[in-house]
Amino acid sequence: MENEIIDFITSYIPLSGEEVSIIKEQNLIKSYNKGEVLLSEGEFSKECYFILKGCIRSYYLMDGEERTTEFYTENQSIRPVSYLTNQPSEYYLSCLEDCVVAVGSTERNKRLIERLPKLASLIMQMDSELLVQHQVSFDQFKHLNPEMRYLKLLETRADLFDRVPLYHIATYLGITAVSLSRMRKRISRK
Amino acid sequence: MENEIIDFITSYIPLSGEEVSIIKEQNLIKSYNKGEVLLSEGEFSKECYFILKGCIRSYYLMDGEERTTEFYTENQSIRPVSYLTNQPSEYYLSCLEDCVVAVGSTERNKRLIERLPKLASLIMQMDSELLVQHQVSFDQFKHLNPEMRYLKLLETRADLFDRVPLYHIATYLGITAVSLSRMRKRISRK
DNA sequence: CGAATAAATTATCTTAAGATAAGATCAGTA
DNA sequence: TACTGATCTTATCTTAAGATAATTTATTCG
Repeated sequence: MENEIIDFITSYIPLSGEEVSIIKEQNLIKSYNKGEVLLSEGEFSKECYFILKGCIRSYYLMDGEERTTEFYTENQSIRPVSYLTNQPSEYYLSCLEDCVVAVGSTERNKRLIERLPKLASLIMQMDSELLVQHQVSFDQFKHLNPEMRYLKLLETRADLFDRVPLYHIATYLGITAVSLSRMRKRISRK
Repeated sequence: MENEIIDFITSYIPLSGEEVSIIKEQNLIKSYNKGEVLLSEGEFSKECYFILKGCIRSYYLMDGEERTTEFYTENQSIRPVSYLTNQPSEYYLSCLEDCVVAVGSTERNKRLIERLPKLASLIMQMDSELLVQHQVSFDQFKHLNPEMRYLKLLETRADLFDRVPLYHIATYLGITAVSLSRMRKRISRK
């Protein structure tokens, strides 16, 4: 499993054999069960994640209703806002499936970067990429109606529809589960 | 005008007198007239901006309609996606008012960072902050209906309503100008 | 000032989403 | 297998947004 992380890192920056072993000896891989909550509202997140296997969902609790903001799957990284800001988290992270995850803690990452300064540039690149992705998906979301958002999601992340309940996808699209069901019927009639 | 930039930078990282003068001698301040377009769809952006005075709007052109994605005002920085990715821009940047702007070019920034390496950490911090801001505002947008978005914008950026036409604010909120007008009437009746 | 243009509102009609409640279907398991 | 809870669908009603066109109000500029 460590190999996936190494592959991911070397897709950004080259690593020597020694550097690879420094990273491998960190032992940062954890498993979580379906349903486990990695972060709750109000908590301070001290960890970031890289998903090797499984699916993690982020969501807010609004008037008792869960509002999904993201589905993270294989090879995606999660950098909780709370982790970046040292403020209490506004949202939850929980596992929709059994997961295998590479976990970085604030302190361990700091120590690791001291030993391998080039990792800092990896983080910069990842942040910059995340920034771009967010901006693009926000802009898209804002200017597509729910039906177009649904069709786009079908195109870009078809896998989600096989592994995630529709009512979570509905709130992710910004609509209710009832409305999504109705929309799917409408689309299928065409 | 240079002082605003120095103030902004020193709010992140301390600068010696010498460092301040290095930055000041860069002569990176430009003025633009209302209506000037700083970036067009299809162009490669080689510049990022820090607004000292005025208001710049970013927007997509969809089926001939402008869809505003952001209003940038005093003390905000603009890092175009195209600038970050070296891909052609998907959107436009244009001045809604006469503007005074600190402009950073790819090459000049590189040279500047070579002379003042600590600026790299400033950029990292700014990217990280931007990332957080985007994520928060995306999450909010997704789970508020148009009326709540409007009320929230009134709270958080009341100044925009004095300097920006409502029909731009409408597309920024993800609705039509007609719909915004109707909504305002509805709200005022309450 | 007054004409031209830009910006905002109003009206009408259509369409789709929200809320709520009630069923139907599926999946895990005692 | 039959029960249970989870998931998805259907129906009804209400509300608000989209499209379009017409009109009013503001702003700009010769």
